[in-house]
Amino acid sequence: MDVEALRTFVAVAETGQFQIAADELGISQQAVSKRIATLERHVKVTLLVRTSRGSRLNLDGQLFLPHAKKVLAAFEEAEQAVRPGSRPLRVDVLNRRIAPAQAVYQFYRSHPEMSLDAVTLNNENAAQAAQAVLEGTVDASFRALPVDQVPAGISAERLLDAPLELLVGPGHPLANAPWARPADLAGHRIWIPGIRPGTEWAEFYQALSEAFGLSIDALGPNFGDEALMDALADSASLATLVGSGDRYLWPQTHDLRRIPLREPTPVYTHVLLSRAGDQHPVLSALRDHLRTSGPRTPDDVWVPDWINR
Amino acid sequence: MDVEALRTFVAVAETGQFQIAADELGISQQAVSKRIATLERHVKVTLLVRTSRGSRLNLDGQLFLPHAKKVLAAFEEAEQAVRPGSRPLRVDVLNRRIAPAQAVYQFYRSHPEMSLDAVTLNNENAAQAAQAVLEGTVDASFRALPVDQVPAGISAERLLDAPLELLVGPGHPLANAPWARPADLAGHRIWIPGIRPGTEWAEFYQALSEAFGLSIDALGPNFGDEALMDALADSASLATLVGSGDRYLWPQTHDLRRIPLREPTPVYTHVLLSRAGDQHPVLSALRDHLRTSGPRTPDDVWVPDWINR
DNA sequence: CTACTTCCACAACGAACAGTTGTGTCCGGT
DNA sequence: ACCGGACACAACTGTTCGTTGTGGAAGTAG
Repeated sequence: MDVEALRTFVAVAETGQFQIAADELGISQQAVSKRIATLERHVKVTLLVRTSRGSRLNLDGQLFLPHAKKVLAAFEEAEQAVRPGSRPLRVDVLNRRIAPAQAVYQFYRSHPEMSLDAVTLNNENAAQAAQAVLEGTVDASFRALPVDQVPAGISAERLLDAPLELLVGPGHPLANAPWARPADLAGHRIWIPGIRPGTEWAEFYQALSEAFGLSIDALGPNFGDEALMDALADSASLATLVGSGDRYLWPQTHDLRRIPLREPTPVYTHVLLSRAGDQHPVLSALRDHLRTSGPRTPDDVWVPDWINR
Repeated sequence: MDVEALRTFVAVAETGQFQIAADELGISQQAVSKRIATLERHVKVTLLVRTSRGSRLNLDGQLFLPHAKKVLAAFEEAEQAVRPGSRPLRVDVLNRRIAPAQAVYQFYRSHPEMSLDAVTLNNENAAQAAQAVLEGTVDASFRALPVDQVPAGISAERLLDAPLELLVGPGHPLANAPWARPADLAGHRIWIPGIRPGTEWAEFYQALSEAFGLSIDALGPNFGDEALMDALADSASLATLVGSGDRYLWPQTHDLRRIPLREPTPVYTHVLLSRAGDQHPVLSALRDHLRTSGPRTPDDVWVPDWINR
């Protein structure tokens, strides 16, 4: 039993003629006749009185009409409920402080009519995030992932590059440098707490340290951002790396300095994972936004080789 | 878009597996897969997460499920609304005093669970009544009509024979006769007011008067049953004809007598007209009732030749 | 009264669809 | 590594739904 049959019945009931209903529906008068006949056969009751001047509802047709309309309305609502864009886009931004969250927030500020939810899923790695995307827990997730290693059913695009900056306290030797080379950091202690092994972050810093001979303490307990800031402010040798788009509170609470890195600029690349075929309009708008108004990446960049730049 | 697709989706959502849903619906797993795929293509959104241990709803599926159920419920109600038997059977009994109304009333008393409405449509003739049946104004109508002159789309069955009786006042020559022959009535005045030309009643009395040489005043103004009863009670020559099943109030108000007619017994035959294919269960029950428990008709009867007995 | 128009139904035919069976792929458990 | 379960894909087939062409019934105009 097709809803088209009900739609046809309602059209005939309202127009009083098969031909006019057929024109409205864009089919032939004979097709309308067939549909009505099939519907009547299905409910085992005639619904219309055919005259030579058109058709009108008989008793059963009058009883049936409001129900038919109700079914159509319910059907309409059902379609509406899952129409791409009817619910907010759910984006996994990993962490509300870092570049992806900031980028999404900026997107939202410039497109306030776009409804979206920024969530933090705390997935261990890109594969888990991809799983979450496939399962529909979120519509999209920012991850560092080689675009050629995307699982089936996932579409991915590198949309956000975060150049790294050195974050140091006022007593650090590079505290007043306008910029620094990654190679300048050899010998310095760089502490990045809370990076768990098996994540892309760990792999990224592993590759970075190998590429420039850095000593990165990527592991160790994470006592929170505050503890890190305190340690940086008090130390003349400790430093950490942050994305240029990351947002922390240190300017207000600690006298910390961001030292841009150049020649080359290490860049953490975010790929936006989404379900292939996801039609959510906010998703495409977000992609467009990131593609055009994303932060400009310097020419001379370093990325891990597994990113397949 | 088929409601079967929604039914399939709900089945999968509730069972968690295509195969079990397929068994419930009596189709193959592959057919379920196709239906779901078509549904998802139609709403342009995936609804299920497929795993190797079954399928479960994703976010959109969870949003869609209650709407799908609502559509199915509305659809169910729509079918219910016109299911044969869901509304009372409407029977045109012509006039609440005469035999058809009495027969229907008797049927209703012995089957109180059968819901029916007895209505009086006041159609001029059998053709108009057939029209009303075809248009669904009523489900059935009692009429005197040759069964071979039934319009297309109408099914007809002779289900109620009303033997005629003479109704006279106490001063009438036949007032104390146990019965009378139609031929005995020749010369007597018989008055049947309110019969309009063009009706089957008029044709019937016309044929009756010709067959037995009666003088029937079938025409004339109808001042109501009371006026007729008064006239009969006061007159030694006036008589009228009534069906044996007709119900009047004269026993209480006038001293009138019913004189059965025999050799032969004039019989007014009622054919029950109904729409061919009308599935109303009360209609078939009524037919059965009339076929079996209808009043027994004497052997020696007279009917107009156009009844094609 | 006849001819014409209007409206719906029937018939024949082709395309599309939904079902079937058989097979493949992916994934998790042993 | 293998096996079994669960879903998807492919090929085929019968049904269905649409089309065009035509017919019949009933009203309408000349």
